[in-house]
Formats: sequence, structure tokens, C-alpha cells
Amino acid sequence: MQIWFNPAAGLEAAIKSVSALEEDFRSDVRIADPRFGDFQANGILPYAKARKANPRALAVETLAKVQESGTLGGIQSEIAGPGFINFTLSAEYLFNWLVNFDSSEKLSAGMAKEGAGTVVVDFSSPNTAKEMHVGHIRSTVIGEAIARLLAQKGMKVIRDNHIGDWGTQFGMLIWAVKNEGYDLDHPGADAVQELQDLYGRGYAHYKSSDEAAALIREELVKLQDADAENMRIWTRITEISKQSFDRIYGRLGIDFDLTLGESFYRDRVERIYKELSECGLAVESDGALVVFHPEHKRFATQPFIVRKADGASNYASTDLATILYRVEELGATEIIYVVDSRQSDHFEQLFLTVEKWFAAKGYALPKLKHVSFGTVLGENGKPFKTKEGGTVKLRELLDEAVERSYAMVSEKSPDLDEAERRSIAEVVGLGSVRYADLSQNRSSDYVFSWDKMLSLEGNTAPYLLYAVARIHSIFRKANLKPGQNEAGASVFESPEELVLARKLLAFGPSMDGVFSDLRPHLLCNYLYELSGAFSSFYSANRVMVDEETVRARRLMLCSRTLAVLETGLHILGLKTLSRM
RNA sequence: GUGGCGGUAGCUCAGUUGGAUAGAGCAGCGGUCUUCUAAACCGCAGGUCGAGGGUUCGAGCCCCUCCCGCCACGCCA
Repeated sequence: MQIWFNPAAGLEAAIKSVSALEEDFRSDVRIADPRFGDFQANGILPYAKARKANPRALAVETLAKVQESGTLGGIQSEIAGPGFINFTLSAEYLFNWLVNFDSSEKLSAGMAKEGAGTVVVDFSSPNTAKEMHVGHIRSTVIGEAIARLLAQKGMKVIRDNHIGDWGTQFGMLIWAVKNEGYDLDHPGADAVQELQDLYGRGYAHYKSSDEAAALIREELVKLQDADAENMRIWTRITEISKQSFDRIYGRLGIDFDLTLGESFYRDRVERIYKELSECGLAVESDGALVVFHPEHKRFATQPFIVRKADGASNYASTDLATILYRVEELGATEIIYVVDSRQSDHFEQLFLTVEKWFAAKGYALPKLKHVSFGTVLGENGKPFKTKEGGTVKLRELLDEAVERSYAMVSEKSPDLDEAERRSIAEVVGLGSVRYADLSQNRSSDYVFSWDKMLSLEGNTAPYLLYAVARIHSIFRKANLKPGQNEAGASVFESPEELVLARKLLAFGPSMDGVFSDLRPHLLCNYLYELSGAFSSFYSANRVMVDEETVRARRLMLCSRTLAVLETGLHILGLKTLSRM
């Protein structure tokens, strides 16, 4: 009996290798409706259609060859309907799969792809001198999950936080710091808020008169000319901001390999202007240097401005310089931008420009991908704000999630001591915020709801974490470690055992979709279904029964469910609990 | 105006390159704790998949037309 980690992929390969069909034939094996079996191959139908052949006959012929090849040990197969091939795994097959894949390491090995190369994941990207707010949550959470996914896939991953640490706002900020004699070496407890307020007053002054505006522009010019005092102020502002970011990243368990902000590229944009002009891509237009794409419906006339009319760079120029740096210095073969969908025009123009520019120069073109996502909305369907209409700070949002979780833990498990309830609340609260974001298709806007994300019902972090905690609890009560006392296990019998085992085997096929489109919500869907299968099993089948063979097989199911749930949740960036 | 994303149960959303009788959760109704965590489980009910055409053995998914919502479109990022 051949046991495939991913039975869908295994069956597909098995069919392909024996069929005498043309090269373009794909058997298209996927998870089937349980009514028909575990997996179904649908590929015969479109193949036969294209050739006006009889699909049913072709299916019969193909299946006969697969059966003869002897790879279907433990797998029952049959033709159904117009030419579907259905496969049903025997309980023995399911059992052997669980025996084989008995640890997170083996699951990871099973998932590993041929994924080679170096990928830079560009995510989070807050601005200095500003609080991180709810608008950063999606990029941060989705970006980290994608970074983990790619690492799982076997790629070298570089997490790069491209912070907004350069630009016109520093003129106002520096002016305000000087004007108020603000002591950057001894900032208050809420330093970033103070910087944000200073910026506000600088901005007000900038708007107040032409003389004021001129004065502020002068501070900016001095900064750009590396004036010592202004550089010192700017450097301190950056340090203070980074400390504040790091508190949040630390809490979320996110560790950037690089934090190279826009300022890092300020001396690297000249080369961009030069090369883009040389290869005829960039042209002067209304005093600015811009790139048009004549073959494109809109970008033929909608310019990509790489240098402003006043000679200053902008995010197009720094983004171009950043790509060059990542390719030349970091060896990136792929760059992924986890940025909200409102910037999709920018990235489309950026990528088009890079393709032409790199082709002209003979540079190695990396794969460029914009992983976009929608806006976080409040329950009124408008962008998420505080009751007063202000921006929701990320720090406060995380605090509230943890507080709410603490209240729930205290209500549900009052017997646990306070320290443990606090640490449980941290995991549940942060996990809930992350999971709520990840479990939704990233391309659409998402409605932020405290009640929904912290609910124990439905597709939520607490529901999944609860399943994990219950499994841990079984082992704790039995004084066993996961994986122990499985010897002599008998083959699965009860409907709940079989449903759970089948769901465990669906891990590999589910992950394929997650990898191919970088869509974490598919992993969430899978983990939710797995938790549901476990909860049903748990309710209907007592694990610690007297009969040893039954107990052993149920312990095995618990251990494997735990391994898959924890592996999956960790890929998503969630921590798990042994008690809650 | 051009383009992007969306419109699926009362609400929030899934629906894997066209597959078999469109699925969850919440809300509603009804059951289940002397037994490993009831933060759970089981059941019932709920649909002209925005509208209309088309393609074919088969369409929520592909093509065309139209309606509605959000977003982006020259010097912010």
C-alpha cells in the first residue's frame, strides 16, 4: 500500500504516468463530496470534450490502466456519471497515513515544495513619527503569514519593513521640535503621540502664512543637505518611532530581517533617473520626469511620475531604487508587496516599468507580486474609526482585544490563577485579531467586529484554540505525551473517527491551494473544518476508554489532529495553548 | 470617463483553473453535561447566486449587455 502525504497529488501523478493520453491531459484530482468518495478525478471530461471523444469510455479505459499499475492499494475506485473517477480510501489507508505522518516535522516535510530562490516580503511599512493604526493591521498580519508560508515552501525569506521615514513632513516636524525646544532625548511616556502632536502643530504653522511655509521648507532643505542638527533630530525621531514599532512587533512575534526605509534610498535615485532616461522610458512632462506605457489602455496617458517637477524624488523613484537594491544586493528572485488594493495602479505601473527597464539593461528580472487586500471597515460599513471619529491606534486595539479576552477567560475559567488567565488572554486576544483578518478572503474589505472575532462559535481563533486546548487536556489528564501509547491501535470504525481521519488527510491538498495563490483564508477554512470534525469526534467518542485498541487509535487521532492544528496555526502566526 | 474590487440565506462570509442535490457561522426554533474542558455537540428552518441574454452534456464560476456599492486615476504614500 503506497501512502501519499498528499493523496490528491499522488493519484494525479499515478494517473498521469499510466495514461496514454496527450501531454496536456490533467486528471484534476480534488477532494470529493463525501457522497462520492474521498477524491475525484474530473479531468477526463474536459479532455474528452476537446477531442469529441466519449468521456465515459475514456474514463473506463484510463481507470483500468491505473488499477493494473498496482498503485491503488487500499483505494477503491469507480467510474461515475458522465466520466468522473471516484476514489475512496479504506480505513486501513487512513490508518496507515496517520501512522506515517506522526509529527510536525513530517507534516512540514510533506508540504515542502521545490520552492527555491530568495523572496523579499515587503509588509507593514508604517510611517515614523506616527502611531501605527488599524490601517497597518492587515499588511502586518497577512504579510507575516505569507512570509511563514513561503519559508514553509522552502524559500529563503527576507522580511523587509519599508518604513516611511523620509519626506516633506520632516520639515514641519523639525521646525516644531526646534520651535518648542522639545527634548528628544527625554521624551514622555507616549513619545510617538507627542511627535504626532508636534507634527500637527508644525502643519498648522505651515498653513498659517507664506513666511512660515518658507521657513519650514528651509528646514527640509537643510535636512536633505545633511545639516548636522537637523539630521540629529531626524535620527532621534526615527529611533523613537522604531522603538514603538518594535513593541508591537515583539508582541506579535514578528521579526524583520531588514528595516530599510525610504531614506535609505535617497542617494540611490539618481541612477534611476539616469537609466530610465537612457533607455528612453522616462520623459519630461510638465517639468516632471514620467514614464508612460503606450501599449496600456490607461497608462498610455496616466503618468508614472518618477521625479517631481521640483526635482524631488517620490515613492515611485524610491520603489524603483528599492527593487534594484533587492536584486543586486539581496539577490532577490521574487519580491512580494503586501499593500492595500488602493495602490494597485501604482504597482502595476511600477512592475511594467521595471520589466522594460531591466530588459533594456539586461538585469535579471525578479518575480514581482502585489498581494493586495481591502479596507478594514467598522460595523457601519465605513472605514473603521473610534467613536469620536479618530484613527484607531493599533496598540489600543490589541490592548482591547486582550482585555476582552481576559474578561471571557475569567468568566469561563475562574479556577485558573490570574497570571495564567492573563497569559491566556494575550494569546486568545492577539490570535483573534489576527485570525479574524486572515480567515477572510484578503481581496475584499472586511468588517471589524469585536463580538464576532472573539466568539467561540464559528470560524474564529477561540474555537480553534479551544480544540487545541482540549486535546492537550486529554493527554495531560491521561499523563501521556502526544504520540505515546499508540501501539496496538485498531483501525478506525466510528463515523466520527472516519470523518476526522479523512479531514486530516485533506491537509496536503488544502495547503496546495494556500501556496499557489498565497491565500491564508483557505488554510483557515481547512483548520476550522478540522476543528469541527474533532469537536464532533470528541463529543461522540470518548478517548480514554478501557478497551486498549480503541483507546490507542483515538489517542493517535488526537495526537495527529493536534500536530496538524498547531502546524497550521503557527504558519498563520498564532500561538496555541494547552489550557484555556 | 477609464480601470480595479465587490453584489450568494435576515446578517457576516465560503464556494478550490466550468462538475454531481450551492455550503458554514451568527441571529431564530428544538434537543444534549453523574463520564477526557458545554468556550462544546446534535437537529430543524432559511436561496429567482444583482438583472437579462449567450457558450455546452453541465454555469455562482466563462463571454456579451445592463443595474448597484466601494476604490484608484499628474507631482501624498
